[in-house]
Amino acid sequence: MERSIFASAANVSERLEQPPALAISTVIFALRPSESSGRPTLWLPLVRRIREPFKGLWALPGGPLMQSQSLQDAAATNLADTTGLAPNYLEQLYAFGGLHRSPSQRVISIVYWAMVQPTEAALAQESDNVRWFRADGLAELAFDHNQIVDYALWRLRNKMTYGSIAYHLLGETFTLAQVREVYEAVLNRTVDPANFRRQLKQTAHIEATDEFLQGGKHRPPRLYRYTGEPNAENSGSPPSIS
Amino acid sequence: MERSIFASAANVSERLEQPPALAISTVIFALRPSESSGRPTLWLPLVRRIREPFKGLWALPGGPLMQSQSLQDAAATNLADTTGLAPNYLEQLYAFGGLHRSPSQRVISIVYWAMVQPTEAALAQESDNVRWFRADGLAELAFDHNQIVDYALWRLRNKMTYGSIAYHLLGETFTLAQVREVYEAVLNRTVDPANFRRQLKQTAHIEATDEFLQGGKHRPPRLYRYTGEPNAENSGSPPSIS
DNA sequence: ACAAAAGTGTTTTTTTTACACCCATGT
DNA sequence: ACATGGGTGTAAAAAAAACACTTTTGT
Repeated sequence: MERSIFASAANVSERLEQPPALAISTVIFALRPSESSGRPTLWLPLVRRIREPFKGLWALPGGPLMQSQSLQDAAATNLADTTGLAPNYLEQLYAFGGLHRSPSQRVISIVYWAMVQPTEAALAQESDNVRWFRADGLAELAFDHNQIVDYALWRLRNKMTYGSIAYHLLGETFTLAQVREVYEAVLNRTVDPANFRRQLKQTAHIEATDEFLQGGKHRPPRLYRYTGEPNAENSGSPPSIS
Repeated sequence: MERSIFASAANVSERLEQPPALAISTVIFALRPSESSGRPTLWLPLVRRIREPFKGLWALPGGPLMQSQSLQDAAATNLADTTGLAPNYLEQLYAFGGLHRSPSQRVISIVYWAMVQPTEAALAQESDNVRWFRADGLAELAFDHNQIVDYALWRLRNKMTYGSIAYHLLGETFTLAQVREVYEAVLNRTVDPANFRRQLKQTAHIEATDEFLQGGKHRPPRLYRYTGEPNAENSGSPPSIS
């Protein structure tokens, strides 16, 4: 099994029988104010393809897998190169291995998805070939990346409905209303503030600070802090995975 | 493919090494009567390693990835080779890519998990190098396959708690009590028959036949049939994934 | 003083759980 | 007829949703 795997696959007419290429890609989510309403919405960074196939189209940030990196490390590197940020949350999404995902060579992409905080650093990274887009209503992307983004969105929403991962899209401290806004932005529906507050207070890994957010128009809300592991998924995985 | 942003990272020392090997493995679950109690329990087939590393230890069935096969097809082939059965349910589990999973070469395993029906065919397939084991309390397996089985078990239990996938471990028709037994075996706790019945009746994709299971000691229970797609997960995935 | 969001309390509704009870069949 | 699992009914408990109301700040 784990050695000479490709020995038996020797009779197809393809050139040289090179094994499928392995790539790592990452769907990176961050919160940014909508241009129109100003309310926070989901955005993700894409990179422009500078060669064929799909030259000129936008695609998920990705790259080859280095021998010295674990899959997760590769995705984190990927993320840092694109956004300049360290991931606040990083999880494997899926291994996409359809036969004709790439028109030329067969490519198997192990895709991760991540959440990062909306720092100014994210803005600074924008260039002609790296740009942020709203997560919904994307134009046609390269390869099967539209499907991948859809799946990542589905997973994000799913985890958010029963799981406490919304904090990973926020900064160090945050108000409960901000958490609620994340839910409303991601799940695309309104949430009752009173009930939401109670639910959050029941969940673990969230701790009240003794500070309040100043500068608002009204009564200053208390700030809270997330105390769980930076990259821990409170609902969705076994102890440890390599 | 998407190596644009990685042009700079290409000068590491280990350059000319062969790329990581790609393997497909499958965790196959089936229901079999326990030796002791006779009640249905979870079993899975393992194959004995006939070469180093881990020669002699038991491992998950796995094999190379043919160029002409999609990942899912490769897993299905895998499954047929080991059990002689067609999968009743097949889903990608995870891509394991830790650096030192295999002592010799670096191997990235894309692992699927499956459910098959407890047919006699399964028994016939047993040989000296293929054997079924109880899913819990496995001995030490080759590579990181213990972890992988644990994760697959976790996923199976998770999907079963909110999702209707138990049918895939049963035959064409089944009684509601049999479905309940599956739940009890997998989740390892008792379930109230009355409430369980009601919950099932609410879910879709389950249809009453006009037949009854004869030959029992008591009142013959009605037989039901699963009407969903053979391989569809009613809770856990987007439309289609390649 | 007033508007508006922060935060608390209470009621209503829905879902889950527990369990009493009748039904049908083999022995 | 009786023991046993199949199947139905119903009430208690818990969780979720709806909504009235009080508090605190900026203007």
